[in-house]
Amino acid sequence: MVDVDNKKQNLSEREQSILHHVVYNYIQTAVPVGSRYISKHLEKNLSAASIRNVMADLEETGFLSHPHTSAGRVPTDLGYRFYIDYLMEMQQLGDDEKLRIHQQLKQTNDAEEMLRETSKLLGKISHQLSIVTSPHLSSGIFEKIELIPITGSKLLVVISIRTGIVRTIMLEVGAEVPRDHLDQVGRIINERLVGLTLKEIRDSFVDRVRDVQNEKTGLIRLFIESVDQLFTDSKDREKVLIGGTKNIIDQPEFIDPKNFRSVIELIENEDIIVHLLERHDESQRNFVVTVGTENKDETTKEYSFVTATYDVGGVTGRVGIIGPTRMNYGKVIPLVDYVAQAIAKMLSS
Amino acid sequence: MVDVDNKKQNLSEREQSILHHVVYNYIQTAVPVGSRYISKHLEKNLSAASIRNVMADLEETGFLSHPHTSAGRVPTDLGYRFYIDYLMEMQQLGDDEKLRIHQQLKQTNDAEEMLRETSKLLGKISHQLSIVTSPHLSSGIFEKIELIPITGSKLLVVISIRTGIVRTIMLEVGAEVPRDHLDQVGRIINERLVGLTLKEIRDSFVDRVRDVQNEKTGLIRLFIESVDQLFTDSKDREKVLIGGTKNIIDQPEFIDPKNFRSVIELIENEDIIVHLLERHDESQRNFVVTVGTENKDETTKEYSFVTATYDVGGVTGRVGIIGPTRMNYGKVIPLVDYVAQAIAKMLSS
DNA sequence: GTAAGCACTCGATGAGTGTGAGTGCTGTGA
DNA sequence: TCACAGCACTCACACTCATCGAGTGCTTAC
Repeated sequence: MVDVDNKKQNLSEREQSILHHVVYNYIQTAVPVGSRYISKHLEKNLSAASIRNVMADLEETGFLSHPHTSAGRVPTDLGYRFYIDYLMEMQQLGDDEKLRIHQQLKQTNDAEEMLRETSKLLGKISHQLSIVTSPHLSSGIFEKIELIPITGSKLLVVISIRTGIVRTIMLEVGAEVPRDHLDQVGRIINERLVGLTLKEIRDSFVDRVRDVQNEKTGLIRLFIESVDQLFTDSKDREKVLIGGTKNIIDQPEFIDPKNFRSVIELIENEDIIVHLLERHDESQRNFVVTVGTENKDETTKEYSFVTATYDVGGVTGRVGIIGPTRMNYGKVIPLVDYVAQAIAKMLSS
Repeated sequence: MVDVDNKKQNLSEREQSILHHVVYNYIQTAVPVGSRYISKHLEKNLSAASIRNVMADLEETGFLSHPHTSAGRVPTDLGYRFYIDYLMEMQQLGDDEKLRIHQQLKQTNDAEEMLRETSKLLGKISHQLSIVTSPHLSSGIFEKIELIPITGSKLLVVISIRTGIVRTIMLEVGAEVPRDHLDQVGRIINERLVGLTLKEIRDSFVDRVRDVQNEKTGLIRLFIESVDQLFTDSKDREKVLIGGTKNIIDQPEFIDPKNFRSVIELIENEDIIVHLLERHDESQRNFVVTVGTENKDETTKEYSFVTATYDVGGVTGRVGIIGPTRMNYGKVIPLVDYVAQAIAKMLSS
């Protein structure tokens, strides 16, 4: 990996300008851009030949490449990276788009439904695949547990989190447990855990209830055994909602059916995406852009990710976009950022 | 629509035999089958020319067609229908496949997760798109309601249904409601509704609680207003799980990218499928096969559906398969049927 | 360092052609 | 009346070949 920061000084004004033109034009047209075109339309005081020289330099440094001898130049991942960090201008989000987003958010009051629809809209506006994860509960603050007996030997556990999010889990109890006993255990748990995050609870639950072990029904023991299920974002709870497939297939890269397969792979295999988002989560910044091979995953090496965090009183989730590396970063980044903020505002009200 | 039953007598032995060969071979190979091929390999005592005559007759009656003058014959929807009803032999399900299904079903104990994984497996085995709906609650028998206050003005309503299925809905209450009042209202509702189906409740709730209207907090009024939300399969609850996209795109019909789009359309637009499944639900039979244009929907006119009902103590859902009309019906039908039964058994235990 | 000219490369396009599978039709013989 | 052999005809498909044009790389001149 070349150190991009170092490169900033190494590139002359002219080189930067030409790199800018190549990336910008390629993003717009998906066609490799040639020296003659730049000379004619964008950099009129330079001849095509001079531009070719510059391009050759840029290729040597690793910012550009070309698919075959007589084709125009195409940005490399590194080229995109430089473009994003130093050359690109962020595009203002249109008022109509802001309006559409707010209208969509207001429309439903079920949280998951809202996220799903927002994801669809995000895909539609950006013409890319969109991803939205449901809130990451482990940093949420425990408020209250409620135990409800269901037919036979089932027990419904309701866990409230401070922001108003509620999580329900069904547990299998060995035998029927009397109501007053349930209440008693519930009270104990509530007293001891209130104010902690789910993550803290998960890590210290056993210690905190050690002294109540010798009760009759083994209910506490059941809780200890199920602690992961109760206080972790289980696979089926922390959902990744993927939308906008029909938008992305209009992109010119998908005339080639083999690229098609890779997209299908992506939407069927949520695990890949979950994995990548985890990586993003470790970052400190609010939004993250990953270009092509910057994420090590082989299946996504031709795709870029733009994701942002939404934060609802400490409980966070992610929204983002996946698309070909040739992506309109200047437009997509503000869009994702805006949607993340809008979701946060919506969920916290 | 031609009356197929009538046709059964009208087709000679020879015509039936040749129709059988054409359909069977086309299903296997996806290549239009010609007279010469049949004469050489399948009907050795007939010359190609004679077979052509029979084929011409079958084409006139509407069972076959051919894409262009000098191509082999291809079944029409009507041809498939005749094949399914009279000619086809059901294939026994392999032991290894049965085993895979059971292992998959046992693996998870969360109901939705189980359905989702089963759907994936169904897609993998059949090489088609698979669909599974979550149980249709309106015919489920109400057992118990439970009201749980959440932070601020939210109320979690838990409705238990006799088979052990539980449904939770979050309601927005105007102001905080005291616990004893909640209990009281809960008790009233339980007494009056137990044993009824959700559908009955939805239709008669207002009448059944009319006399309790004059209570303080207006809680009953809230319930009356929310009755649809509470006792109907709301859009976000009755989920259609679609899986197996990456299996179906291996089918030869998807070399053409325009067919590609139609599949994407299908998986993004659950509504289309929900709509079609509703139609299927009205049928009395346990499994239903719809070929191509037999369902009137324009977007699915090149697809067939095979669906079966699973029944868990009166609460039902559907499993099924969607694929090109050229589908191995003899294998798929027993498969879908088997999976439906396996799911029912699993959920009721 | 910049520009101009020229040869070269390579993909895309399109016309032309041959091939093979398959049909439709007709005439003949049982 | 039915079976079938033969022949002409039709397409789709794959292949070749020539052409075109965009674009580069290199060399030379200013």
